[in-house]
Amino acid sequence: MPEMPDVEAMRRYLEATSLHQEIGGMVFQSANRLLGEDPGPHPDVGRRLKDALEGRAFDDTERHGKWMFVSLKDGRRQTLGLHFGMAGGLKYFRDMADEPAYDRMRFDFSNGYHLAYVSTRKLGAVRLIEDGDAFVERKDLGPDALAEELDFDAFRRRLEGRRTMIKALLLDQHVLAGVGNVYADEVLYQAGIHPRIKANELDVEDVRALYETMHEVLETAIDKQAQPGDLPDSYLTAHRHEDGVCPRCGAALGRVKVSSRRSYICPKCQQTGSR
DNA sequence: CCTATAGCCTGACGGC
DNA sequence: TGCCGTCAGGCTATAG
Repeated sequence: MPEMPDVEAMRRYLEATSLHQEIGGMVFQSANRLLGEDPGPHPDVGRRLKDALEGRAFDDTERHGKWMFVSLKDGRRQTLGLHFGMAGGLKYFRDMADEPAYDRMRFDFSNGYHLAYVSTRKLGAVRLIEDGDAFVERKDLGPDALAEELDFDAFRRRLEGRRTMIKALLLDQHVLAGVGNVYADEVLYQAGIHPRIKANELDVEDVRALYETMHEVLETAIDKQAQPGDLPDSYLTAHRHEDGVCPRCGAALGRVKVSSRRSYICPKCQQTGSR
C-alpha cells in the first residue's frame, strides 16, 4: 500500500495527531530488522532511538517520495526517517486494547495516547538521521514526483536517452521518487502508454502526456487520501485483479511483467508502444 | 547502461 | 483441515 499518496496521507495523519506531545516512552516489538543503520547494522539502535527521542516531541514533518521525515527541533537537530515498505502505516490510539497488530515501534505520549508504526512484513525502515535533505542526497533519490523543481523539462531530461522500459524508470526511485507499482500502472493507463515501451521511443507529446497524467493521478490520489475506493470510476486501480476489465472500454485487462513486477494494462487503450 | 533474479519477511489465497 | 506453492502497492545486491 505505501506509495507516495499513501505516505502523504500518513504524514498528514501524524501531523494532525502527534506533534508537540512529549514522548514519554518507546516500545520496540520484533523490530530489529527495521532499525538497521546505513550502512551496516548497529548493535543497539533501539537504545539509541530511545536516548534520542524520549522526553522530546515531534515538531514537524516532511515527505520525499515514499520516505517520511519527522523532526525534533529543540536543541539537537535530529530527524526520524520512516519508510513503510510493502505493507504498513501509522495508528494513533488511546486504549491499549486498540493497539494494532504488527505494531513494531510504539510511541507512548505523556498525554496517554500512543502512536504505532505498523509493519507487517518488516520490509520498511526506521532511521535516526540529521535531516531529510542530507538523507535524500546520500541515498541519491530523484526529485519527488510532485516537486516543483521537477517541471516538465526536468522530467523530460531525466528520461532522455534511456533505453529502459518506461515503467521501470517510473519505478526507479533514483529517477524520481514516490511512484510505486500500482500508481505507475495507473499513470501509464491514463496516459495510454504501454509499460514496456522504451523511454527513448516516446515522442515529446507522449512524455508530456505522461508528465501531466502523473500529476493528475498523484494529486487526485492524495486528495482522496489514497483510498482506492474513492478514486474516480475511470481509474484502473480498482480493477487490477485476475478477471479485471478496462473501466473505459470493457476489454479484459492484460498482465505483463516489467522489472519483475506485475503490470496490469488495457491492451486496447494502451497502444503507444504496444507494437 | 540495462535486465533479470534472489533475498529480505509475513500473511492471504487457491489447489489438492 | 493441513500442506504447498504463489503472490503481494519495496528495495538492494549481484550476475550476465
